[in-house]
Amino acid sequence: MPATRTINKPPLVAVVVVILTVVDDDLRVLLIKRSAQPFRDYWALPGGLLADGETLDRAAARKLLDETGVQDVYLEQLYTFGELSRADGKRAAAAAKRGIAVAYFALVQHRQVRLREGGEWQPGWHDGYALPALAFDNNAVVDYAVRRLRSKLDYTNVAYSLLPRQFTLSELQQVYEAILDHELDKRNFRRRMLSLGIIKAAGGTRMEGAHRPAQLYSFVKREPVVV
Amino acid sequence: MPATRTINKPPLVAVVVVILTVVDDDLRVLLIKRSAQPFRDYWALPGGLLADGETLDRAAARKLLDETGVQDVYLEQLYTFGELSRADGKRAAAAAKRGIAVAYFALVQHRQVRLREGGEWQPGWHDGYALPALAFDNNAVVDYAVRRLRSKLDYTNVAYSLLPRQFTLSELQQVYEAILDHELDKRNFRRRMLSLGIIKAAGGTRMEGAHRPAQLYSFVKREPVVV
DNA sequence: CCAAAAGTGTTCTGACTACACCCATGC
DNA sequence: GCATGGGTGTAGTCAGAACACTTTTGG
Repeated sequence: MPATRTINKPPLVAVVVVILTVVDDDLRVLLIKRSAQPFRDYWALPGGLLADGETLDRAAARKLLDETGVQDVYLEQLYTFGELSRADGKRAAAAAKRGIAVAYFALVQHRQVRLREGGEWQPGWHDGYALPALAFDNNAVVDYAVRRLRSKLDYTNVAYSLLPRQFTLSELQQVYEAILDHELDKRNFRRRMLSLGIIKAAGGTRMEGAHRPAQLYSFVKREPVVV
Repeated sequence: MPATRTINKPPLVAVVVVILTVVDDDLRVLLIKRSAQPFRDYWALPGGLLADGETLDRAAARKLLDETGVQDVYLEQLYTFGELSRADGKRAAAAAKRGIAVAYFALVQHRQVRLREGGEWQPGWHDGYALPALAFDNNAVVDYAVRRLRSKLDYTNVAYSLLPRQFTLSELQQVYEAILDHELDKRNFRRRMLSLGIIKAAGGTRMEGAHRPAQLYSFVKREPVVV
């Protein structure tokens, strides 16, 4: 008797994607400006309804591709939020559509992204540590994504998706510092990255402006590692 | 332009709950026998559709209560699975209903549970390490739950939900050993539990059969700790 | 007096932290 | 020759792992 309850309207199912990148020393989030109610004119995470016959993962990948032109990057399901409508008391009533939102997070190289152009409101990168009030409960979703990213940084290779195939240790360290939002010791950082087997020295070196040549490294694996 | 796609049938949304307990030295999972297609006569996780206006968390708590009579225990969202139909090639076609399943896991004290009675097929506890082939992708869901539980055991108080308010260290250790599926050193275990501040000595002692009196302990907090 | 579980300390190792100087290069 | 970033080693601390014997009690 697996409880066949009175049948009722299925809720809408949306995916939303927290698309993160690191530019210079900053963690950034991709947001779009809403043109429809509810939360019209609020910044929001990119997202949309599941298309027919589409899996959740594919829907998330599609949204990511739509917004950035990027695919084959780190993309992980985060959490499923129960109601699209929450936060922002005034608008909550208008927003009382029934639905659930499956949140994902993605990590992209800033330089590979081509944002959609034209249209009244451009999507844009926002400082992950100084977001405005977003639509729905999107602030909570971003917080959640950042927390998850931080904890995975420690023991996985997630960062592969934020850097080109070869990179210097300083570049990698900058990425870590931007995400963790604090400084790291150069020597300890190198030791750890190498001894955990996350990265390895790649062939060459590269000149970094007016300095001496820097050893290049690469990730041992450039796919999501299951944890 | 948040992509208003061609509108399509919303998928069904179900919650499923991995209800875990520890009996003696064994980790057990609560399963029910399906009486309907697809996967008729297969064992499956308890679950059902979201009722009108219900949040996901409430739906999960309701399923838990229906099956066990238990509430106010550890209950956490696990993962959202994209398709109800998967695994079991032969039946997959018949099972091609479109839907997503939001999985939760719950930890209950075996002694507090009152299983539903009557009805053709009783729900029952199954050895978590020797499950039959379950309906849908439920085997994967259980695996996922056990992995998550194991990792949380290390640094949270999740186990509070598996023991009465007061317990001996041996009892706690048995619970840990059942879940982790390996033995632990008594001295190291005590030291860690106490130094992490997960448990504290409670007032009294208790006689454990034909032995000397054992110190009683309690959890410092008996609510889910956010991580 | 024996069986059963409770209780207790020390040593070793590996990981993480903190910390300061020299080197190669471009300008 | 100097500014810039690249590269390197050591000492201290802490947490986890391994490990064996004594005590209390009931039967």
